[in-house]
Amino acid sequence: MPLDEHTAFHLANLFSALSDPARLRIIELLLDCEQSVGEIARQLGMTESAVSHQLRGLRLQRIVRARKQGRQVFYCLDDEHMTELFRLGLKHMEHE
Amino acid sequence: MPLDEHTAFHLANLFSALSDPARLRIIELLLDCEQSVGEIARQLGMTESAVSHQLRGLRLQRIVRARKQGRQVFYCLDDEHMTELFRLGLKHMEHE
DNA sequence: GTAAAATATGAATATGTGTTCATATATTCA
DNA sequence: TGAATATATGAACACATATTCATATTTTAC
Repeated sequence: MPLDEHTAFHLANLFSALSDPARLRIIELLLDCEQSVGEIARQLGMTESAVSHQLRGLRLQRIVRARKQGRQVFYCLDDEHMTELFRLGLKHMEHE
Repeated sequence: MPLDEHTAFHLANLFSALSDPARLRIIELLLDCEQSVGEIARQLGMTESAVSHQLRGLRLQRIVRARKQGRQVFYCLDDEHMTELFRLGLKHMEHE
């Protein structure tokens, strides 16, 4: 039987989080360790606003988690599913 | 070092293929066996045109393969990466 | 050859998404 | 308090994408 619409919708959302190059690069930076918004922006050559907007989306989907320290906010991954999917996708990408 | 732009772009494309509910349901039908366009449309309650458009995209990304037989066209999955990602995503979805 | 069936395609439309720019909020430091 | 820094947010815009509708193409059956 086909996936019910509810499941298909949520599964699509899961993969959507990984369907943009900028988001993938942000997520990759967070694989190793937590990073501040400014650091992410600097490393990726994005504006801090663009990074912040993307992190907001990821936060709402509970893919990343924020920790505030002084005036900086450090983000880290908060979803092992996403991490696994990312690594699997990357593995496939590297093998060809 | 961050993902280079080329890799990030292609990885994003990989995940984009799985980022739409209709496409996910089509792909799920093709996990088991090949199906004709009409059969897919009937099972999912989509128009044949919508299904055909989606299959075209998946075909161009070499995610599905077409086999013509008479006036029907049967599609099957042609990308084990995609299959693996789909199954992993679905597994995660089922466990919560 | 003509009609019917299965699929494909193009244009149009509606909807979603990512970035930018301006501005707001929060925090530190003088 | 006031200025500077770090991040967040909202609106606007450009761009991508999914569906629908009309039409084209291919194949079978008569």
